[in-house]
Amino acid sequence: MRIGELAAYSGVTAKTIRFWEVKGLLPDPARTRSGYRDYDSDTLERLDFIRHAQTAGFTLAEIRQVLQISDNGHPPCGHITDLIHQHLTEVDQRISELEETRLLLNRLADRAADQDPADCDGYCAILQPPPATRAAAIEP
Amino acid sequence: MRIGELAAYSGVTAKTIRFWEVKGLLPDPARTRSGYRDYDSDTLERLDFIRHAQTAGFTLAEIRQVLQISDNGHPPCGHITDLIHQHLTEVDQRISELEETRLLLNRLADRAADQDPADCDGYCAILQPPPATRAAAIEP
DNA sequence: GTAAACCTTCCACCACGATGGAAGGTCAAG
DNA sequence: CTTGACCTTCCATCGTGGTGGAAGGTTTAC
Repeated sequence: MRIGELAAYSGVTAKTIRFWEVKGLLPDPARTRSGYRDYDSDTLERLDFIRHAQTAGFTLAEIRQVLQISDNGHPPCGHITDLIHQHLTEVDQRISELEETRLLLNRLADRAADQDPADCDGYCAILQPPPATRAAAIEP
Repeated sequence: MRIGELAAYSGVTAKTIRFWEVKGLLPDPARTRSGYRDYDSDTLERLDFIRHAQTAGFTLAEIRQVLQISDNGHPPCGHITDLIHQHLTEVDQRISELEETRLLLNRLADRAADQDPADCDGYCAILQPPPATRAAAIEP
C-alpha cells in the first residue's frame, strides 16, 4: 500500500504520515524498488491508535513512548495507566484555571455594563484591577 | 527613565518591553542622545494595562487593537466589552472540550483498571475506541 | 509517447510569547 | 583610565503539530 492509499484509508494526510515517521511514531516503512513507501495494512491500526491517543489528549512524544514500549514486546498498559492519571490531573488543573479566568471575565463584563465611556480616562477602566495592586509607582 | 528602570518598576523584563514595542503595543519611545530608550512614567500604567489584559486572557494582538483605539482618542470600552464576551464564549467552549476529554480519560482509567496486560495483544486495548469506529478496513 | 496523478526529499513557515546570546556602544564610580 | 553595569541591534531558538511548495523521479492510463 502506498502512502496515498494509506492516507485515504486512514483519514490522515500523507504529509502527516511522513511527519509522524520523522517524529518516531512510525517505523521506517518498506520501500518499493523505486523508493516509494510501501505499507502493510497493520499500519492502519497503528495510525488509528495514534489518533485515538491524540483524542485522549496525549502528545506525540507520549504516544511515541507508548509505542516504543509496545514495539519492544512489552504491554504498555502500566505506562498508559500512569499517563492517563497524569493527564487527568493536568486536565483538572487546566479546567480550574479556565474557570478562574471565566470568573474574572464575568466580573469584567459586569463592570463593563456599568461603565460610562465618558469616564474612560486614559486606559479604559474596565480592565483596571481593583485599586492598589502595586503600592505606589515612585516617579524618579 | 531608561528601560532597566522601567523593567524594575513594572516587573516586566527589558526584553519583554522591547518585544511589546516591536509588536506595536508600545509606541516608539523617546531616545537619549546616545540612543537609549527614554520613558516617561505614564508608560508604567500602559505596561500595567497590558499585564491585566493578559491576565484576563487577551492575546497581545487583541490588546494592541484596544490600545490603538485608545491612542486614537476614542474610549475603547465598547470594543473591550465585545472582546470580553467573545472570550467568555471561547473559555466556555474550551472548558466543555476539556470536560469531554476528562470524561474520556475517566472511561480509559476505568478500562485500565480492569485490564489484564496479558490481554494486550498488538496495540494496547485500553486506548482502543469502542469497536466499529470505521466500518471495515478493506485490505486491497 | 505523453499527460496526469502520484511519489520522493528538503527547506521554509504558521501561531504564540517570549528568551538567549553575540557583538558592540555608553556611562558612572573609583 | 579602567572596570562593570547598562544599553543597543540583530538573529536564533523554544514547543507543538503540522502545512506549503519547489524540484525532480515514477507509474498508470490512454
